[in-house]
Amino acid sequence: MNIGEIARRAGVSRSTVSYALSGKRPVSAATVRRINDVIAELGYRPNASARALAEGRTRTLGLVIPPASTRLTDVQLSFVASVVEAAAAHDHDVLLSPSGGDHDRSFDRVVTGRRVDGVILMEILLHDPRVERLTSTGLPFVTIGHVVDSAASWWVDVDYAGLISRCVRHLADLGHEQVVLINRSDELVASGYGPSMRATAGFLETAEGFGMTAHDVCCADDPAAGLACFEQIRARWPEVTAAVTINEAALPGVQRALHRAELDVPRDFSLTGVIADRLADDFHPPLTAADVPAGQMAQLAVDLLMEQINDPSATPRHALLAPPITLRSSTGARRRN
Amino acid sequence: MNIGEIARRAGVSRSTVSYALSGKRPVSAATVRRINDVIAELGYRPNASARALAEGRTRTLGLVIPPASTRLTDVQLSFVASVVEAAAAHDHDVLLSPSGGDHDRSFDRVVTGRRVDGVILMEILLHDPRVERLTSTGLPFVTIGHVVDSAASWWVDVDYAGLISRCVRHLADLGHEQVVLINRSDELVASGYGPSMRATAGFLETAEGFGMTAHDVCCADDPAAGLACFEQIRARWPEVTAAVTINEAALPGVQRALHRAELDVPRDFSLTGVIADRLADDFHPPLTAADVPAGQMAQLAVDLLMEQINDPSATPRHALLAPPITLRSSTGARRRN
DNA sequence: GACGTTCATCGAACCGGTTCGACCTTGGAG
DNA sequence: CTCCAAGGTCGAACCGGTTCGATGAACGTC
Repeated sequence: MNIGEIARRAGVSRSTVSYALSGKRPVSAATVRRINDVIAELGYRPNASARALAEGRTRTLGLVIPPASTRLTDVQLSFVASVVEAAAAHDHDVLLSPSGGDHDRSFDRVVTGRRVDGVILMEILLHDPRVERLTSTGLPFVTIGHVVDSAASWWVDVDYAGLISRCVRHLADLGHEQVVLINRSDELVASGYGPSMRATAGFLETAEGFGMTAHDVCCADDPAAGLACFEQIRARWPEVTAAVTINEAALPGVQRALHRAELDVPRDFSLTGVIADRLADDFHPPLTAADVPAGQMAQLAVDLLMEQINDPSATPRHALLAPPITLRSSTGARRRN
Repeated sequence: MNIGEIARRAGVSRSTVSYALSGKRPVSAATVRRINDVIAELGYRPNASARALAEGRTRTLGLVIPPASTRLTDVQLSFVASVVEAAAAHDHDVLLSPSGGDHDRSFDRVVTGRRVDGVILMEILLHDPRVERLTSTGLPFVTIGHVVDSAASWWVDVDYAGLISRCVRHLADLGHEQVVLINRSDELVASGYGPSMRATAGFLETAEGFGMTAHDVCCADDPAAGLACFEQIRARWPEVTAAVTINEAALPGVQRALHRAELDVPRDFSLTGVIADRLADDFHPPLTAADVPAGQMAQLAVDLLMEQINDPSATPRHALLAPPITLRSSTGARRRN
């Protein structure tokens, strides 16, 4: 069941079938109908590999995800799903490639084997070797998060610095004087993970601007670490009355630590940060926080990538998202004792 | 930079380059070295589309995931990541296709366009139209979960009936007389979702066998629903002293409901079920539960699929996993008042 | 009635690999 | 010395599409 067979049964040449399907040259209505009848009868679909070879494009996008060992967070998951859907809207499929550790065989295969027309790179580091690899191959790509030299590349990111800064300002307005930033894991921070770097910068700078005492700590991406981390914070800096975080996975542990310490939120302690709406709503009480709009980022990333694929000489564009901070119930005025 | 260019620079024919690379025919050591030098110098990688066309196989597996609208659960996510890694071990890539409704463009493209050599189907219904579609195309596939007529197909599943049955028996041994099953969402159950069906069957059957009073309820896959659901259970059946669940996403809500009702676990109430280890450990107190071994299932599914791809006439095989129930701290003897 | 257009279609080349059959060397056995 | 097998290489066909240039028929124009 290939195009030749369809042509034979419809009594036309292979090229006519091709033109009837693509509409790139006029074909008489009668012929089109005859061809369509045959196709419907045989349930024919063109072979994707052959088409890709002939056209020089695969209609497939690559999505580079962190390796399975690094447990994917909830937000990352919904990001993957959204990328797939956004790609489907452009009639493209998504090929997954885990990378980060040394699973770079897969990355190689996907990137250099011309298996995809473009790549979306998640979990970018400030200096990322994969970015250089991609740049040198000339394959269009968009990063989630941006590298230091960001002007010349395509990316989508959340303005962590700005958002965290606004969180701190919010806490300052409420009278808090000692605050802490609960960052992501040690390793991530050590490797120069962009969001962590920028969150820290925005945090320290703004806190200093308001004359606050600011501490920042790393915390692994799981509830147990969140609990331990929060108890350590209480022990080391008992005067801290508010926390800002970008570590969503640690939240359940923080919740438990607050409960265990019999701290009422927001009466005794305020908590805010950059947290996906869904998780912020699930907290008790719901968190005042800026959303991580994974769906919107995925959509944007795919749109940018398609733009780049369709016009490789286009000048790089990017998007820095700064979703509003939604006021919920987890921040309140500092109680003076 | 194609095979012809390599051949020209190495002073041999295209076929010799091909044989040197694949090793399917002997090539002299000197020639191989000359070819490899040229390849290394030019950074050549064979074009995947051309190879797929010629070989008739794409070295790509399709993974059909639930659409983004249905939020993917934590377990599903780690399953996806594990599938990608298992496939990478076989030198295969993974193409994602969201699907749920049955006139799915993406599913069509992947399945009928010969874009993949085989398919893994997640979130299977007891009667699933996609299974029929796949069967009729003759494309190898493995389902996660099994359809009613399961003998003739390839699948991997968790023995929900058996595991839930063992949970109930455990509760019976501890003296509980009124138990409830917290199932997944209404819609899923209504559509004939296999795990839900089998969990219910195992639950009711075993409870009856021990002369227990058994109730079962549906609960949407999110914390808020878990909270509402549990409070409703307490209101309707105040005598219930233990719950069994397969709904991992609802657990945080159940946790909050227990706390709000000032029920101590396991003194006042026992909780168990089929819950991924990671989530069971995060509960407070840690849950006595059977693991959902997503990684192992992914590995098995990929292995079975590869087996089927390499020998299409092989007789269908399947695996019904029954991980042990890990005793933690959430189940205890019923207190007699 | 000769002529230039437009429309519909065809044949052939091409994309970049794999694979088959054929050919030419060598070298060892008889 | 002849013959045959094995080793190494080549050219051509093929996988299933797309695309370009050419061809022929129908049509309106002068």
